[in-house]
Amino acid sequence: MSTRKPRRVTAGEMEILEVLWRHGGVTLSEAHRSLARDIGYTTVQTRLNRLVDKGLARRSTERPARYVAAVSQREVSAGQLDLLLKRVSGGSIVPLVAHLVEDRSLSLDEIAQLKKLIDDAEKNASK
Amino acid sequence: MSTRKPRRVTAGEMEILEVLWRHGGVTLSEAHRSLARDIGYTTVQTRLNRLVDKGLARRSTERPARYVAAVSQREVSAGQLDLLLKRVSGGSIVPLVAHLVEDRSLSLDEIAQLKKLIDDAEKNASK
DNA sequence: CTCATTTTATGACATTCGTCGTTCGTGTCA
DNA sequence: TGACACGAACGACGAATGTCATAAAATGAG
Repeated sequence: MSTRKPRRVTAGEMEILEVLWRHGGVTLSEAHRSLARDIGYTTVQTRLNRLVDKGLARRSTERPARYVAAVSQREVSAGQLDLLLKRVSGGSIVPLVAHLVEDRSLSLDEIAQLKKLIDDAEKNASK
Repeated sequence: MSTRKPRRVTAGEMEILEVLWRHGGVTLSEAHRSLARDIGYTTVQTRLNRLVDKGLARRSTERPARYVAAVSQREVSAGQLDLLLKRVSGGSIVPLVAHLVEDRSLSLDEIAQLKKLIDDAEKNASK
């Protein structure tokens, strides 16, 4: 596992990272095009560069340089989820799961998948 | 329900909001004391004021003014959870729950509670 | 090679955020 | 009443962010 603890990722950084995650490695112009939003070309450039400065992305040396995320979506999401978990319920997952399944209409298939998840977890439960 | 969409709450705002959530309404000096961290008195004042400016907190007119959160923890957390949900799995809760139960050792009691949650959800499942 | 087009590098400017110091108002109490 | 203490208002300043324009450099079409 990595020893580096990924800092809190801001909303703005996330916007760019999402593009990198969706399309493996993109050039600046591709990234700009992917950002549907009306935003300047050099703005994207600056933000991409800052992401690289912070170690959140890497730039290849090829000619039109390609940018790739240096942190995985999984990593970042897991970090956020942990924070959320700690905050809303002191680390207990039950209230969080409750929130997820409440007021949300699930399909029977989803229900089945959830049941399976719980069953699998049960096998590893601490006695 | 409220029609207002709560903006993305930053890490710094969260630090103060947590104090407001924990202790219903606090005065500036109480808030300052609650922040264990070594931080200036006026710094807390400024941050509280900015929170008020943004509509995330309200200040009473009493003499030592009391600050209360204008957004509930539930509201903010739900918003973050929704974002996370949208991002990691396009809105499907299954992968998120999977992440929550995986690599985490749950007690038998928690397992039981989770099962109950799923069973209840099943009753409202869309056929 | 030359020129138009695409990429990259710089520099800039406004806003927000984190951090305070200083000043001002207002009770309190000796 | 006058000095004090505490809360609030202001204003400041540096770092981070969001935005972009313009200049310089590299590439590809002829």
